Amino acid sequence: MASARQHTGQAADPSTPARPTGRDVARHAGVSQATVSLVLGGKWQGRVSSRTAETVRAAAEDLRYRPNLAARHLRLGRTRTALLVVPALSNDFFSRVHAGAARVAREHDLGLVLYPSPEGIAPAPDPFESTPATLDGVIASSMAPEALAALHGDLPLVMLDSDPAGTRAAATVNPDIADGMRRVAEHLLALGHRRIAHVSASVGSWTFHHRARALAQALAGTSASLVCTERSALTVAGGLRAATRALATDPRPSALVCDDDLLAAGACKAARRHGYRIPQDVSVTGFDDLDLATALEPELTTVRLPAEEVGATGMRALIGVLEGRQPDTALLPVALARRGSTGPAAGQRSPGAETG
Amino acid sequence: MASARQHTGQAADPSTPARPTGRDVARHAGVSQATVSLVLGGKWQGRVSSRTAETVRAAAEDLRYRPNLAARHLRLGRTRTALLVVPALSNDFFSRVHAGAARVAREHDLGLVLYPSPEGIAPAPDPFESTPATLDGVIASSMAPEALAALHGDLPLVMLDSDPAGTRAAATVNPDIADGMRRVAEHLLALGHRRIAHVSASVGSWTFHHRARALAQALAGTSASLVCTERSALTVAGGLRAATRALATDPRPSALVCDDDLLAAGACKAARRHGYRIPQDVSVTGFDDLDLATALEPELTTVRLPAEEVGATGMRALIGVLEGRQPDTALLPVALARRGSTGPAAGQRSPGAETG
DNA sequence: CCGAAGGAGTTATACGTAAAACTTCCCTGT
DNA sequence: ACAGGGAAGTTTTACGTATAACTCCTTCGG
Repeated sequence: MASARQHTGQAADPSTPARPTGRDVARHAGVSQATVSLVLGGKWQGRVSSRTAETVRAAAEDLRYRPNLAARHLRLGRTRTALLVVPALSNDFFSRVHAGAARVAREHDLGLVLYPSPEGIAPAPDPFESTPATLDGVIASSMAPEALAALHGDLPLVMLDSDPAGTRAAATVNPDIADGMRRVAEHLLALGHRRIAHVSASVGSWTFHHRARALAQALAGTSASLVCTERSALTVAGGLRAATRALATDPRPSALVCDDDLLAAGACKAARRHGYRIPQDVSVTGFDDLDLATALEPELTTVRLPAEEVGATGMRALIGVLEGRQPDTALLPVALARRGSTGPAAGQRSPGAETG
Repeated sequence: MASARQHTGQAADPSTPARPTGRDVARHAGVSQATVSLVLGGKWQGRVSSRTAETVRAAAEDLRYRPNLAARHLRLGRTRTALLVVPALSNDFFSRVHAGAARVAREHDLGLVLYPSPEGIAPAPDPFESTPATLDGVIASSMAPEALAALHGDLPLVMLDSDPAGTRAAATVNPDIADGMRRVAEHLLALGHRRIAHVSASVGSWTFHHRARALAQALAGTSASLVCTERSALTVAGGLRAATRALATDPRPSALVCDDDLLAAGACKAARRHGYRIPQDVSVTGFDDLDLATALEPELTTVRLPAEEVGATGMRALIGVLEGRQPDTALLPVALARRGSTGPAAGQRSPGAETG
């Protein structure tokens, strides 16, 4: 077929130019590999003359040298890399957590690998199997207890938005969920709401148990009552189903407190399908202040969690652990974003509520 | 302060039990390290007796042995790991792309690291600096040309949702955007819309240029006209601003075609602030079919992109490149999701449109 | 004028793994 | 009886880096 002339790539094969190693740089600069390592590692003060150092840097630049990270990791035994495990990517709470953690990691010249648990909130197969690098530490956010148990290994662990007790975590960083629920309750009480329904998520994550408890506590001893709690999947469709059930209770609640903005979006749809206006007939509150909260109409009254700060604080805590310090649990302040989805309870005049 | 009795951890320090190596397993099983490597690497057929193999596996299990990935990577020169670069995490298009790519990666026993470009759509600092492992390949989604240029290096590259021409990518995988826009245009034409405004994103990503061109082409030669194109940031707030401008044109457009569901959500808010009902007074279409599309009310008519399939196909293409095959460009079919945000044009009876 | 002290490097080594090359033993066919 | 060959291992080596340990040279104090 091919002419005898054409003998395709059997010798001298330069298909991959074999990326340069430190030894290549050394040869090119006329020094030893050790010197290259010293210079490029920045530890050459008093070991190498600045003239030589400059030569080495030029050679490295020239050859486009990139250190082989595998070799470095093997040598050092550490990777300066942490893993951030999140239960879902589509939820922008987690992308904000990641942004915060990534910022701090960059500031400290650490690597950060994001590991989205493939099965939603369910346990990940095994982050340590599927992660390419050996890791120095792990940050896990909003993990269900069973997923947490699967996090074997002896790596330093920082938990975010998780149960501060009963884990092997070196530190825990939480937004002040209880305070958030308290603010929601106070807000609704001030608007005159007395019959409140709770739309919750059926996932096993600790944070939702915590939210439910916090709401019950916030309403305890007030003139308002929790008429029902409906659970469903943590989706808009789930919120729609749960809120439909909640609105069927008689007499119907005047406010739906949702554990998450996704659920709240579903609750809004449910209310409208029942023919109720928001907030005139039914008030709806969310939680987390996702992007979704201000995309809806009316915009959701919700609890803004300091997601970036949670991620950043978690990363700082992990760095502390790695450096041998003994960090402790952090509780970060939250805020109530009052928006259009809540208003005075229908047929009631609340004492201090606006009347216009 | 502390009693003399208490001398905290200074000798015999067993704080880190020094995780076991292959040599430890070998000692424990009474074989050589090479045998351990053969057995655990699965290549012991005809090299090691099955009895010995079982012993080795038991020893590994016993010591909870995990291979040191850094050492393996150094030895093999490959990491069996790819990088997926996405411009934003909060957009669930990308989380779906990732899900698809991750599924295929898992099936092929490859690692996949997700690299969210920190500065939104802007160029990443350098994925290769901040990524812990040396990589075998890169998949990049929806990158702006300038960001693409920054992707130096000679790694095999697969581009998703990007310009098939003028890149050094070994393969490109795109949803059929042009067909999507054509379907949107046909849908609106069938509903009787003749004055159409375009709400576009001001980001440099190729996909938005492509969408704009596709819309213009789809409307060319029809009875409808494109009354204006308004650009803004790729956010709900941006869509609100752009759509507000678009609705101010006189006579006003009866339909707003948005390049993204985020923009469409903003457009819906803009329409309502003008006092227009959706879809009775103004129809709105989105693009991408994000989760947001069905969280809104009315639900958005939008183009559903096969995001998981884009990610999966991209990953398969990369695997093909890594295995030396020569893959080519793929164009994946899209669908129009007809929902509540579009309806017959006001004051017009369209030939085939429903009249109820 | 000699030993000590640095300065400026180099040489050598270890990290843990995969696999090529080697060894040993036993069986088998002629 | 003996070459041949496979089974069942072992020994050895290389991957690229960081750094401890070493060498050689110059300078300087006493």
